[in-house]
Amino acid sequence: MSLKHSLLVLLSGQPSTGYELSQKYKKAIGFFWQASHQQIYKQLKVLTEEGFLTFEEQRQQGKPDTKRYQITGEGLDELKRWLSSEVKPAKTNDALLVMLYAGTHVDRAVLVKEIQRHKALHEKNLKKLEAIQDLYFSLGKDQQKEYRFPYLTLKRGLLAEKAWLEWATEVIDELSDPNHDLE
Amino acid sequence: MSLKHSLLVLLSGQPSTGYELSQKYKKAIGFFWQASHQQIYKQLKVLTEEGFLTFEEQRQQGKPDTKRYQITGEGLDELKRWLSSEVKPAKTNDALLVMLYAGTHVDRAVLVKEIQRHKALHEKNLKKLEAIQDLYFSLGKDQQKEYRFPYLTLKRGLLAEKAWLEWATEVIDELSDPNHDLE
DNA sequence: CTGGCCATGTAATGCGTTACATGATTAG
DNA sequence: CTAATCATGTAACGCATTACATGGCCAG
Repeated sequence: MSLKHSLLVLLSGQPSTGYELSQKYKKAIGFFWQASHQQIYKQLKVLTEEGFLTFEEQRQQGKPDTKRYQITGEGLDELKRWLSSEVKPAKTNDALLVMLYAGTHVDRAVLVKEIQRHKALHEKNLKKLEAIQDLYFSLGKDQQKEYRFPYLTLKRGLLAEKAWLEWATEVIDELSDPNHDLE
Repeated sequence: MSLKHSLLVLLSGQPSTGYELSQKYKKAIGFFWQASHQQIYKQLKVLTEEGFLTFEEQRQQGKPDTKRYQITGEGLDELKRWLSSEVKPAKTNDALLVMLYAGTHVDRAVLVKEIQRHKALHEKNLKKLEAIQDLYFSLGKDQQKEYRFPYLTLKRGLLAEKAWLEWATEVIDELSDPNHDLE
């Protein structure tokens, strides 16, 4: 598993609190790694027990105390070890495609509506990614170089969403065509 | 979750044994839903207890007894109910992209090698899907109509793999270019 | 005054992976 | 003789989701 390693990656950049990390999962790397705040807080505890992280407690007014975690030397070693290991290809479990596969059992209008709902979500997602890309393009050359690797992953997200949308558009067209069954 | 529903979908086509189902996950729908044989055998038991499946036992020589499962009326109802529900978009957890994101911490050659390893896997996968597509194209019109929905999902697999490979090719090129850091 | 975001967690349950167990048949 | 495929499972563990718990701040 790599929740562990994605946390180490994020913390290798800068010390962060659980909340800040969970924001990064939502915004920066959410399109290729997702984790809930419950998972994150628990895993931070585990990683600390394993010696890969340490934290400082900070009191805040009106808010619960917070722990700012940072990676240890051991943590960095573990991260580097993992970065040279072989990882498994991402596994996909896509309920929408299961539905479509069984399309003969459903009313076509219902099916098309559900695909359209997903299409709207993917469009929203694509816009978010494009906004990040615009931000990247607006950086100076040096900064672009600094964010080169994140940018390569962003590109993946952009291409993946575009490919998804092209497919969905085709499918919706085909399933919406009233003449389709008639010949 | 939809392991449950993907099983109902597969069994709505024809009664099958656990092994046959696990083959279908590998071959027919594996590119959008994956399940191990351990999960399948366990879930078949659960679905039977819930009244969605029944089975007949069959003795075999030299092999363990086998159960051929079929969907019940209740199972079909449950399937149809699910097919009209809203499902969640597929979640992706892609360890390779986590690695790439942290690319500054790794030796570039190691990183490129790992991406190439994945590329080979995706190429193999694409070939499999293309073989299924060829099979589909070789069918008569009526049969093509019968497999229309599975074909739409197959198209998704093909487009997704092609998009992945284009991306990977670009990334490998860029990371392999020895002049890249020099300017 | 309501809903959303800030902010941190625990507990129960459900799902998925790895390891283990068994044993026959077939292809190289 | 060896590895792969056929064929069916159990058990332990690890990972993910859902529900619950708490409470302040801010915008409409």
